[in-house]
Amino acid sequence: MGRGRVQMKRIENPVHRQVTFCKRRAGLLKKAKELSVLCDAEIGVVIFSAHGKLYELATKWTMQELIERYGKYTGGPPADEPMVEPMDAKKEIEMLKQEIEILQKGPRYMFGGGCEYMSLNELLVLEKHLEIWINHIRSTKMDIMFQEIQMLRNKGS
Amino acid sequence: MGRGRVQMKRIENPVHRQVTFCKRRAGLLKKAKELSVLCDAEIGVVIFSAHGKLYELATKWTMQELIERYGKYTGGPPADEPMVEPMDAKKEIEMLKQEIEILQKGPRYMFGGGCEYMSLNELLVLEKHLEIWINHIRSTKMDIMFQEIQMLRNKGS
DNA sequence: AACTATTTATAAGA
DNA sequence: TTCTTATAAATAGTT
Repeated sequence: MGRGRVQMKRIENPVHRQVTFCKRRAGLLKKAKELSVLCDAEIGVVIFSAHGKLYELATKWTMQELIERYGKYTGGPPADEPMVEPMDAKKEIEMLKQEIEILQKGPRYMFGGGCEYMSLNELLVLEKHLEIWINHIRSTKMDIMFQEIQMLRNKGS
Repeated sequence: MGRGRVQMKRIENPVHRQVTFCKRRAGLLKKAKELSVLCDAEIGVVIFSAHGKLYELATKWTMQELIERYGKYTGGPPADEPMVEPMDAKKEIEMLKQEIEILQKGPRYMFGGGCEYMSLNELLVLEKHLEIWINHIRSTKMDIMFQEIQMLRNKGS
C-alpha cells in the first residue's frame, strides 16, 4: 500500500514505526467507523501504543457499555454447557503435571538428543544461547513493565 | 475502493449489506493485526453485527486482559471479573495446558530471535523454565568435566 | 466464491 | 508533522 511491499514484522526503525503507527491507526479507526455506518454494526476498538498510550473508538455506544455487552455475550447466553468433568479433572491435572515435568527435565524434547548426549562444547554453546535468550526475555519483560508505568503516569496526569 | 464510490450511510439492501459486512470485517481485523505487528501495539477489536453476533480480535493478550488494562487506564469500573473460584479444576487445567504450550513454543522463539510477541505472563513462565533448563545444562556440563578429569587421572597413573 | 476495475490506503521522500 | 506521489491493497459491483 505504498512504494514497496511491507514485511509483516515489527518495524525496527523507531521513526518509521512511529509514522506508520500514526497513519495506520488513523486508517484503522476510519475503517471501523465506516463498517459501523455501512453495515449497522456496533464496534469498539482499543489500541495501546508500544509506549502505553491509549487510543479508542466506540460507535453508537460508549466503550463501557460495549465492554458490558461483551461480558454478557461471552459469559451468559450459551447456557447449554453441561460443565461436567470433575471426576476426570484430578486425573487430567496429574497427567499435565507429569508432562510439564518431562518437558522441564529433558531438553531432549526441545533440542533433539538431550544434553546427556551432547558434547561439552555443544553444551557450552547451548548454555550461551540460553543465556542470550533469557536476557532477551528479561529485556522484553522490562519493556512491558515500563509500558505499564507509562500508562499509570498518563493516567495520573 | 471498488467500482464506484460508496455513500457513507447504511446500506439499505440487506444482501449487499451482509456481503459488505463480511468483506470489511475481514479487512478491519486484518488491518488491526498488521498494525499490532508492525508497530508493536496491543489492539482489541469488538464487533457486534446488526443481528447481535460477536466478532472479536485481541492481539498479544486476551480480550479480558485488555479490558482490564483499559479499565485501569481510564479509571473506569474494573470489568466484571468473578472474584470467586467455583471451578478450581478447570482453571488449573487451563493453566497447565497453557504452560505446556509455552514450553513447546519456547525453543521456536529462541533461534528465531523474538519474544516480543509473548505476553508478560508467558514471559514469566518461560523465564522460569529457562532457568531450570540452564541449571540442567550446567549440571550435565559439570558431570562431563568431572568424567574427563577422572579419565586424565587414570591415564596419568 | 472468484474476478477486475477502481478507489483507498499508505510507504517513501521532501 | 504534513504534503506529495507512486504503488500496493482493499473492495464494489459483477459473473
